[in-house]
Amino acid sequence: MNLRELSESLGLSQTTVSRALNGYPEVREETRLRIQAAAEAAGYTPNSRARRLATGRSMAIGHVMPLTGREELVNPIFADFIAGAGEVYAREGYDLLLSMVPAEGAEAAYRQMAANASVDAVMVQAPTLDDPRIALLQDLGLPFLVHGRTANPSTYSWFDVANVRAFRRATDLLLDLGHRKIALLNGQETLDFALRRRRGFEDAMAARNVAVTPQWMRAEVMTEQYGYRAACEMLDAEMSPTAFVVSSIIPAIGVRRAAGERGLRTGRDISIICHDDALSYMGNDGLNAPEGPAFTATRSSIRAAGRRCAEILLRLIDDPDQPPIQELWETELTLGRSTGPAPT
Amino acid sequence: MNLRELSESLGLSQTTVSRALNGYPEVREETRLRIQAAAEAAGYTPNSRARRLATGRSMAIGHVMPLTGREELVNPIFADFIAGAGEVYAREGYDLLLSMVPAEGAEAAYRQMAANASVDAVMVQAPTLDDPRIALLQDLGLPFLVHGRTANPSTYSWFDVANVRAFRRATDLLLDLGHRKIALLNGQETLDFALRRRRGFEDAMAARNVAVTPQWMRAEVMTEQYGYRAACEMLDAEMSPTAFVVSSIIPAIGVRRAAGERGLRTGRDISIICHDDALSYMGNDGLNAPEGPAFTATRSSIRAAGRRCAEILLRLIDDPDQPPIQELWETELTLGRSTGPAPT
DNA sequence: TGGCCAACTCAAAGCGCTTTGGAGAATGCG
DNA sequence: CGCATTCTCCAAAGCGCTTTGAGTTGGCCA
Repeated sequence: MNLRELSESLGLSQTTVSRALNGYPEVREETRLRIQAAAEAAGYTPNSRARRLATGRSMAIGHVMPLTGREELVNPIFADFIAGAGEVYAREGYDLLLSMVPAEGAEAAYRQMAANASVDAVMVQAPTLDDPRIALLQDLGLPFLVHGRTANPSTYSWFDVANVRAFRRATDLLLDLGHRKIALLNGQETLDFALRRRRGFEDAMAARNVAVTPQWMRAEVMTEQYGYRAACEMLDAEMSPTAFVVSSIIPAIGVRRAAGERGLRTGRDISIICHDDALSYMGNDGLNAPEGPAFTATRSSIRAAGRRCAEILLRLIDDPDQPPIQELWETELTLGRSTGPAPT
Repeated sequence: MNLRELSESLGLSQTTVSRALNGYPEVREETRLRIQAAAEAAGYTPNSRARRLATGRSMAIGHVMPLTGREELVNPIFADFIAGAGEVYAREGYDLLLSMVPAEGAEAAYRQMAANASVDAVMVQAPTLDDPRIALLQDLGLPFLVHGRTANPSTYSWFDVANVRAFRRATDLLLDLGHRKIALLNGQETLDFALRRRRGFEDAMAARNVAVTPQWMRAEVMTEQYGYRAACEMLDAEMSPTAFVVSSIIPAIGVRRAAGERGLRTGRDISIICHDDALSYMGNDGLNAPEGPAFTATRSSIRAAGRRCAEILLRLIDDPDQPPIQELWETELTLGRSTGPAPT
């Protein structure tokens, strides 16, 4: 059943039927109801392909999911982010077009999305300090929202969490607990968020006149193995840290594994504090858990971020020439069982 | 730049230009080269919306990512699966349309995809024993591939891993190590794969005349917290298991956490064997890890599965009336550090 | 020379919808 | 009553591509 057939069956023009179904005011209410009823009865759904061509809108948002590292790892954090965004898209009638490409291929992916106009806007994730994608998208004239920021974030719309403050507070907590030998297991420091987190860490240490120890600072792709290996090396060295600030719950699990193998109790012999994206399957929220969260963490739900980013992006589509929308969320410091006073 | 402009600039008809660019034989090679050069020079890309309307194909595959449980959890396993599938789609020029809906909404999502023809085929994941989506899709005439199987898998195309054998072997390994008090932390047993895994576990136990202990068998959404809580309860009980068979690496991490808190060394005081989907950020593959994988596991890369599923699905699109394609992969049993002889 | 086939190329008809620019009918106003 | 509005509704022109069916060449053979 298409529009022509439906309108013929009603003895009306396609124009009227189309307008009735799309809520335009030029059609009498009574007629509209009759048309809607007929459409429903006939199981009519407008062909989205035809509609897209006619309107020039894709009703789709492009997400380019970066595959990081040489092994092209798939970060589970993006799954939650996308789930959040997807909720909003679904609600607003948008499709989510997902393109997974290694970091080098991202530019080509965006170019193609712009060239064949398969999406109305794109979401940019995990920007580097001076991310070339931003200039590219501005150039292409494709609306976009950056989840995160770059060094110079004034010219475009972005959404971010307060990474510096989050990591400063996390480090402060450890310092308050008496820790002085603190390691930082950061994410890749080509990414802007990692640099901000490092700054938060360093600021906190400097404010207390605690020197940072270079061999206790790492910056790699945030896998479980990375946390494990880094912790193993540090814990096996002559001088070892008593606390770890970790960029994600995943490497934090690796740190706990390393500690456990050495007979060190997390939260007593060793403290771990991590950033927690509130990944749903990790359930570090402490909900339904009388014992509380496993990890003390700076928490910010990546899924909620996805929802918010989607909302902002859709606003950007409606009026692409408005001034940039920029939003910063604070994180929440949640106490879990992975931190305790520095061992004496 | 559109086709009309391009063809006018060349002094050729749209037909010829279109055919030249799409590789039809009716155009002289010399002409084709001239056209291609001009298209490239002009930066011409066919408008995908127009093309989709004209061809009646969407060049897109729908994935409906189920949000499980009351909390609508996002399973990170799907991220890897989708990444694998996405690789293939990108290579073949297909888009990946992702729709995230709670389990109850899946049917509506598929219906809509079929109704407005926004995709050429869909991927069905995590089927239940008698999944209604299959009849629905057959009814709608939308090509689909099931990742997993149902109770009666003869009428449709599917791809699955040998879950029964995997879990039988896993359990056998523990039995060989002398364990008799073995717990099963399964996934939700509404899902077909979980039932198969349970069967594998029970078969192995029965073959050795070891009785299963009902209170050591759980079936829930595979979160870290689930593994933790279940293990806590079992380990704190009067009689406690010495080994755990776990449906995924994520709850296995929870089991390890529970054990660690109790001062039990994983791989010595307690054994854990889990199914490992080779999630990239978990890195349980033991690659680049001289100490080997953390967990002994039945391994099958979910990403490779995604790739294979995509390949099969695309074949199905090309010829929807062919007999069902069905493929079963074996898992690989990898020894890690989480298993050891039963404590005496 | 005429006829036929291959090799090219083209005009035009869709694909199914939205949207512009009216047209006719009903209503309001002086 | 006549004219201007306001409601309703319509015909037709796109959107930019693919594809059908129909030429138009030029070469080759009888």
